[in-house]
Amino acid sequence: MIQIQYKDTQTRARTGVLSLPHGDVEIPAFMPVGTNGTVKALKHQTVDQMGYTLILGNTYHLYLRPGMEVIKNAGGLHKFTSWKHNILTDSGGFQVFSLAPFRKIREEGVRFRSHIDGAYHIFTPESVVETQEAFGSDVQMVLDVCTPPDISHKEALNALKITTNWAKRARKRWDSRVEGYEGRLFGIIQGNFYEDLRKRSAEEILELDTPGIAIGGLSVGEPPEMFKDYLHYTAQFLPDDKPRYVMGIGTPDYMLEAVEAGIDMFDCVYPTRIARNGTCFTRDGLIALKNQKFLLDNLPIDPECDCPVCKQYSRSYLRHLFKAKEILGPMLVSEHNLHFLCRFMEEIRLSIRDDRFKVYKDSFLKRYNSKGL
RNA sequence: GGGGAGGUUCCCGAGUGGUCAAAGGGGGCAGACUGUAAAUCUGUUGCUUCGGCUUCGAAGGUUCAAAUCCUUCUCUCCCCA
Repeated sequence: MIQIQYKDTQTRARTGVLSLPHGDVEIPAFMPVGTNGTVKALKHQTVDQMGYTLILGNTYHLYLRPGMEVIKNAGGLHKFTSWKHNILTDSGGFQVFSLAPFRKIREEGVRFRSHIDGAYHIFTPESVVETQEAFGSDVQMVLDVCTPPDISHKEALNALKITTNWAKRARKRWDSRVEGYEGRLFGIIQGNFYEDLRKRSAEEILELDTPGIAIGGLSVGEPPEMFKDYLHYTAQFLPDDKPRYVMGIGTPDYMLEAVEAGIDMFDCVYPTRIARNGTCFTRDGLIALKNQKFLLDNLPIDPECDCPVCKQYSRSYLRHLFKAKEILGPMLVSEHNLHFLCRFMEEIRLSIRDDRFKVYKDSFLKRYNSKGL
């Protein structure tokens, strides 16, 4: 399933190919998030042409709307959305966290209220595997309990125990998947911000021998240093022969840190969300197009970017689109941001191939954080 | 020509004697956003040497005190002729 071609000698960084039912994915890879069966503001064709071959979908959202009947009727999520490459579906575990006021976690599963109509629903580890199987997900995630920082050891332990138990049940249910369904199941390590719990969770999840492993519960509001510490601490337990995925990170600095820790995949709403709010990635850090200083700026978003947006449009015009609340603004900046990350990943893979990842990382960050603009 | 309504801070608009530099929108400016309840949310928005100063169409007046009351002027809108 995963082929590691090169390893950096100074760090744990590695590059290679992840083979999935809908094609190969070069790793390390960033995965754009397409919660509702669409990477917001972008045509599938655009995402495809940029070079993305693996995007996310969301069990929670798609289950509630349009609902399973619609997706099954279409012949699965790929056919329904017409996305021809791979789809990784999140389990709804993150919504258990982000929609906390609306849910109740029990041993059996999680009972929650729809954010759409307030109706009650129950997700169990088994039902979530079944749902993702019905989607035809190329990678499916186990239902987990993601927790915020600043909870007690006892609470974190409790969440961890449920997560492990749910992972076991998910694994068991996945083992009895229908013949012909090739989607991979990824376990998720939790343990909050306690080293003993992170270690324990890693051991318990690895024990289940799922085809891939994710680190969850990071980038949930903790300070950057804490993120870094627990990322590296947890990553050390991950085996070489499986794809490693850190959930929910999407800034260049966090991604570089993850690659250094030997992570192969990450996803995040951040690049597309900030794009819709008018903020762009550039070599010199983020720029907020709505700022007055871009009023008369005829440069492209990033003068060094070779994306179609940067070839054609000025900051001044893009600023105007955002000020006028024109839909084209979010569309163009979303395209740029994802293009930027795609090239960024290519450079990272190349640097690992050439065994100069550390140098690449340092020079990228030096400039990115320099506030050169 | 007759009758009526009204002119409020960048805009719309609340406010009918003190608690009003003046609600609420919009716009402007800035910030946030990390497994998407997010094309969203938050802050700020007269000047200031922080003591105050200048604002509510204009000018005058009443009052301890006026965006609010009175007089005149001016402008806008509506109805009738």
